Amino acid sequence: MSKVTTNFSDKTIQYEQLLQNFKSLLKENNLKFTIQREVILETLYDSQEHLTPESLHHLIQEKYPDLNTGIATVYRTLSLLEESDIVTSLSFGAQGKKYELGAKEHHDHLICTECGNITEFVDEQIEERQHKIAQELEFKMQDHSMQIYGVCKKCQKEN
Amino acid sequence: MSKVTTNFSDKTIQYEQLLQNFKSLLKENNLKFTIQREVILETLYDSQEHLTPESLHHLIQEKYPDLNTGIATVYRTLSLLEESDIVTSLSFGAQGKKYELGAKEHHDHLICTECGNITEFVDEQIEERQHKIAQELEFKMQDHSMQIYGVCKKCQKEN
DNA sequence: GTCGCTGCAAAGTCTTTGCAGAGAG
DNA sequence: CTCTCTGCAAAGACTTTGCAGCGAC
Repeated sequence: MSKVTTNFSDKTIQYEQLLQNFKSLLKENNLKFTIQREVILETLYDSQEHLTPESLHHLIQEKYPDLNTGIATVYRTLSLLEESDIVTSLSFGAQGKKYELGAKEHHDHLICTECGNITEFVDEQIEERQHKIAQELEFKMQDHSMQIYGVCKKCQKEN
Repeated sequence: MSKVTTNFSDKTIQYEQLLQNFKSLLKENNLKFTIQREVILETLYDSQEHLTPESLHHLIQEKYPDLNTGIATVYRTLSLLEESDIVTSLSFGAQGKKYELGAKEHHDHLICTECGNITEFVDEQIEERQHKIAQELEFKMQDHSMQIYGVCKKCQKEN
């Protein structure tokens, strides 16, 4: 599945790096590199969406029906990827979590309460304040997340 | 259970108001005011914690064992209170949600990844930026939440 | 009295786990 | 070859729902 050419597009280069990181990580921890793990990473990479374990499983079944990947493997791999900080999970209102590649820049989320779509944003001022607040409260910050809930532009028009 | 005296403490006044709001709301929607609903509201009010449905149920069982309140009623009442914006739920990492009275001032959360404790804070600068961001992205903001994850002062000492 | 509410238990979701066979290193 | 992974199905955790009797109004 890895392409043996030097003519990578930007996107391919990013993916190749990601894949190499993942492989190193597996090796360091005496874990095996399996086709299922690759396909899960690749599908997460290809999708610009925030995926639930179920929707990710669905995509994989469609793309590689012969692999017959089990949902349990998707859950197991997502946990692995999350522990390794390769993906991040987002949990909100409803049951379940959504996952996204975490290798990208940190960002926060705008979540539409009508259509469920998620828009990303980053705001330096907010990032700074967060660090300050953790410091003031003598909290050793590991991570943070912020969500704004509302109705997106598209859904506002439709109503 | 309601106290017929004019000698309310601050806390009692707040609770009485909350209770009256809840009663009005029930009446408006042709719902009934039951002892279970009152006890659930009261227990949420008395607890300064963020409670899971299970822990709330536990507290109620301890305080009013004769009522024999069912966990299903706790879930049903919490949904009702959340729809009515009397309580707010917080969902993060693990499974399940935690609930708190939402009548208080808006605030954000610092969540300790070791002991699960939640500290609240408010930061005006962050609040302002959130409004700006929603505006810029033509998002009709309804709500927002922010969590900082890390290790609290207490847990840092213990390690 | 009526009609909504409650506790109980059963059913639903979503997620995790045990196991035997498959497959990576 | 060894030891981890996988798919499957069963088990778990959390939440919702159907129902018959109870209780607020």
